[in-house]
Amino acid sequence: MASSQDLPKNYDFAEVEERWRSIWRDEDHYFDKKSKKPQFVIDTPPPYPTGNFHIGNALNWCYIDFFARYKRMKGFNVMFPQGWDCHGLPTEVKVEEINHITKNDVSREEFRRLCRELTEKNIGLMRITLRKMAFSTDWSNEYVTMQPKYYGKTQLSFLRMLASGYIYQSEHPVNYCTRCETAIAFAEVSYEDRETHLNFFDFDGVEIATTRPELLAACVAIAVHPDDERYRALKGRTMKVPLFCHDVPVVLDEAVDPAFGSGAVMICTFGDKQDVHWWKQHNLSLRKAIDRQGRMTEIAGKYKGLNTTECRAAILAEMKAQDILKRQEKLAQRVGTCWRCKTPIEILSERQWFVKIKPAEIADAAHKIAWYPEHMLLRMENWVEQMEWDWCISRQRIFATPIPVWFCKKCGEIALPEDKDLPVDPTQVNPKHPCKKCGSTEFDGEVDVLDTWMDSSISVLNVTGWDGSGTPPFFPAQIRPQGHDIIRTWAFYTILRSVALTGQKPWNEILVNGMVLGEDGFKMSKSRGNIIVPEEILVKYGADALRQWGAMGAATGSDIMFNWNDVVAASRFQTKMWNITKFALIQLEKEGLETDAQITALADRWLLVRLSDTVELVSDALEAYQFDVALKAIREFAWEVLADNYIELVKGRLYKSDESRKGACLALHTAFDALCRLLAPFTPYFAEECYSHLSPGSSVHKQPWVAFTYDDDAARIEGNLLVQVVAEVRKYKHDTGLALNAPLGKVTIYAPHTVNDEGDTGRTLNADVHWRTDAAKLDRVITGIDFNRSVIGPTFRKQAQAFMAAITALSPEQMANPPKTIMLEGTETAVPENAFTPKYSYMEEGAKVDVITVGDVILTIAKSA
RNA sequence: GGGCUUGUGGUCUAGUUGGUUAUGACGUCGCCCUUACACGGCGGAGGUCACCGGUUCGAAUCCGGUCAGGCCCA
Repeated sequence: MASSQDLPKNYDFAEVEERWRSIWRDEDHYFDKKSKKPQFVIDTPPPYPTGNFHIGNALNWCYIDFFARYKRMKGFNVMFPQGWDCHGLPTEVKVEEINHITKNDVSREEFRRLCRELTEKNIGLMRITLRKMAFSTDWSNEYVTMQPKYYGKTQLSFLRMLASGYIYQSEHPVNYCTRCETAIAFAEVSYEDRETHLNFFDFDGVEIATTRPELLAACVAIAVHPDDERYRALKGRTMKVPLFCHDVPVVLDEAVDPAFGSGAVMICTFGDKQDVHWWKQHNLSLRKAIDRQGRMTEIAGKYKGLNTTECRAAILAEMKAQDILKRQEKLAQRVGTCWRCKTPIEILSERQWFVKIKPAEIADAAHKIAWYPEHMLLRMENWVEQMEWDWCISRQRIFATPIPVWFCKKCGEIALPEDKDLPVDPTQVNPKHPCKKCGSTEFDGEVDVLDTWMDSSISVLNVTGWDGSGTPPFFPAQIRPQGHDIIRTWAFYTILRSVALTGQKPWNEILVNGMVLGEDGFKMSKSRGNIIVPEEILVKYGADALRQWGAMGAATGSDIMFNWNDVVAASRFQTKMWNITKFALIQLEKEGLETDAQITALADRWLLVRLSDTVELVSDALEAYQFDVALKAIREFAWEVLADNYIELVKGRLYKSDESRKGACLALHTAFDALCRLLAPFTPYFAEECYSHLSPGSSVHKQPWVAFTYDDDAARIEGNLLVQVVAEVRKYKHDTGLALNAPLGKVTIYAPHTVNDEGDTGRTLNADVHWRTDAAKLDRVITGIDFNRSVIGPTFRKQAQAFMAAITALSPEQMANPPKTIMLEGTETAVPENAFTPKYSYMEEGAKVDVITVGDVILTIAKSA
């Protein structure tokens, strides 16, 4: 044990955290592939390397680290890997911004190099924050999706799913961002309210209302409701499109809302998702009026080359000139936009690669996973149920995993690489064999790349050791921690891919964390100015305080409002605990600890039984991922039980030097040692610092989880009573204007059992305390009744009120000695035991003593003259 | 418009199967610098548990509705 002289007066988190960071070794957190211990593999979310680890990430990682550390102490072989989900548009956009270029200004290779460099730099910055937060990351299992080692696996998974028919290519309408020039999935479309105009114009004699006149060239039909009398005559007709003069059929469809606009709608390829429905259902032709850059095509005639906004204005002007534009109405509209750049999306029909979505298969696997909290499963179910299109996985971008496919220049046949040739960039190298169909050796490499979710949806396969064949050695993982915002993406795609590639669910459990809202209760955003970054908290209060906030902020799974108060409270708890540490060490080093000392004093037994209760509660809470419950119980034990009550009780005994001191020392040591371990998952720096003074040279993080149990019901009951007695006397002193340490005279405690308090009570109260088991010789006067509703309710049901009224009406003598039966609404009814207790006021020989009752314990206080 | 979720003292928050006085933190008021701690201790004030109705002997808790917030989606 270190000398208590070494302990600084104040806990300096900055110094302590930095010191332990330099001492701890990464290897202690490595997953051991040969271990015989039960495995606990975590499918950690790979964050997007923006360079800033935001507070939402911090919360999620706190949760992960709590159970990672807990599981290690419980004897599990834990893998807490760290991945980086590198590919995607944001980095491309950032690179264009920083270098003042567009992706077309440099070669694909050069552009990728710039993206890789920026990403590496950002990863470096984020690693620093992860380390400061003391996350027990397994750096030996770090993965970076942009590195060949990883994206080779992404490509391998592509080939496997292509072979099994999950992946196919097809021309199909897809959501397309014309600014980013790429297809995107539904999961990447966000919606915004905008105001637009509904334009009413004459369409070959019929009034049509449209918000998108620029798509007139892409009109392929007119649709009306089959029951709409106004348009009965149109059935079976062909109509001529104004300005463009091509003929289109009239179709009848129940989905047309007769009340909207004129009740007749033009179907274009494609104005929105509904158009796609109609186009499929009525087998209409395809007219592509908008190209990948968002400009009008050949079929728009003289409008070719205009962007959609210009084209809209031009067509409306032309309509006016021809006098077919009748009127315009304002209309509130929801526009689908690209989630990254907010450009309204177009629906374009393009040759793309798709992954088949089999809802039943995904739902089945989702049901085999334990969801925390449970209701998050519903979100998955809802999303699965309403999937309409397959998942479009091809993107027309650069910084992403290349699609490992070539097309024969001569016959168009597809050529694929062999497993051993992966990873491959088909735009850089040719296939090793000539075309299987025609023997040609000339190929075009696929220029499209994969959706980033194709990378991240195999994170769990990667960490569990997938090599393309069968079930990976450590699959399924034990847990997936993630936010509820990406249930429809990351969780959904991961389940899909795991089922497709292994036939199994990816994890046993999924722990869904809430979002972190700003102090104003709104989602953090730059425009609101309510962003709090982890670094700010780390500098002001340290990692342990931030981690405590993560545990205590809210119940796991619910959204959590950031609150400086909680961080401050966390920091204060550390101060308190630091003082407990100092006190404990000062006491423990005075005389050597006797590990076989007898625990006989009530306070000591009480401390140990309360510790035992706390360990059980904390362990159960951690098993259920209820971090708030767990940490709250630890704090309560340290602060209330140990500091405010136990230490106050035994201080006097500890200052002495006799046999009774030894038991207190042992109890104190046991509790303090356990507290360090209980705190280890939550506040790793702080717990390590405290423990290092108790057991120099050994790390708390290498200790097993507390296994302490102490079975002593009597100690719990009598000890709680003792604490109550002390509290009541303190209150009495307070109420009668005495200082708490003022001498009190003689206090007699009439308790039902003999209590061995080793004089603790007397020293604590500064009074001459006598414990007695005989009955107090007091005159008592009944002043009221306390009813026990949990007895009366079930017994009397509807007569409960009547029963209580009857008891209240009894004479004081009858209340003190209640009759066996009582008349209740004309019926003689038995009086149950424990139905009520009289409230007494005690007198002894006039008014010489004050009397306090605590349960069935009676205290008389005779103040010293 | 739909799904999910929340509404508890000034602020944030706990409350598991309905059961005596509704948890804790911050703030606030009073007393106390007692050899670990004033970043502390002790005590107090402050709540018709959003609103309305129902089930029940009994509802913060269960059911229905209303209002308000949040998240995700159409």
